[in-house]
Amino acid sequence: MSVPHTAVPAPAAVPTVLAADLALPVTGADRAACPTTDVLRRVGDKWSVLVLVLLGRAPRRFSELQRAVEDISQRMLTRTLRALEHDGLVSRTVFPTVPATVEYALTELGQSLLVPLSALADWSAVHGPAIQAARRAQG
Amino acid sequence: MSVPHTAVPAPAAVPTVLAADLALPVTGADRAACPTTDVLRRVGDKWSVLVLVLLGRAPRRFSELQRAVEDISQRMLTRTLRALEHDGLVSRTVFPTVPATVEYALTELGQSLLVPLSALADWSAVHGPAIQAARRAQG
DNA sequence: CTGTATCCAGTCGGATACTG
DNA sequence: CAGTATCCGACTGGATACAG
Repeated sequence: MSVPHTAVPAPAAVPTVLAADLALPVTGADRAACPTTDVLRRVGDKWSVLVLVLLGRAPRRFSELQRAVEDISQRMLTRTLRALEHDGLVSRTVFPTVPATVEYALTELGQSLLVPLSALADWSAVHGPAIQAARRAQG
Repeated sequence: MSVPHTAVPAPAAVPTVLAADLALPVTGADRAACPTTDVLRRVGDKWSVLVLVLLGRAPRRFSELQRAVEDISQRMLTRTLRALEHDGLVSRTVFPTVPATVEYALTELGQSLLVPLSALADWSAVHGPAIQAARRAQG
């Protein structure tokens, strides 16, 4: 699916912005229910992506996650997991041992989310330095 | 941007394992400087993506943006634009008319960010209903 | 037209202590 | 082990008024 992009003297009115395809409801009423904004705000918090990535590698127990992340508080790990579970991105399985053990894993939905997140991570790895530079260039 | 845009590579049968490639620094010290988390938190606020998308369609003046978004406060539009400008995603051009006119536009960096954001928007459009369903299934 | 300054409610996230 | 309960500072985002 490669666009030939031969010598079209593009009027440049529309720059080569593939992103123009990005259909986001901009009008007030719809915007509240915009799934993109919704997902971004869920994933834009401090720990969600980190947890998703860890669970993407392998299912883990609560304490394993806490050790892996190192500086997350118990409270925030619980809250983050509950939120992800609530949105169907993470599954929670309790084994009735004593004391209880709980295993968290990505659902298929959660797995699939890692794909576009991975694209964003790639972009960040490439352009992160440019952002840093822009910040230093100002204040 | 003179880059011949080769569109988003058609995701040919993405395996559910691809996400394991996502290399995010999980260990405590690095994580503070993780560019992915950094970008996500920037973009995970209430208005940034909306503004980026609008500017991706065409450069706009302050008042145009405010009319386009409709329910953003003057304060938040200013803050959002300043933040995006600070990170080199948006450019700000002041025309010394009376009264002043200011035009905002995406930088190349901002343009390029719309690509992975578009991927995330696509995912959200497809799987948004599944998230909604998961929420209703619980409370 | 393009902002800035204040105030204010709500949320985020950390610290600490306690429980089945 | 896997949480819950409480408190608290910091930040987010809206409303309103004012200014160059």
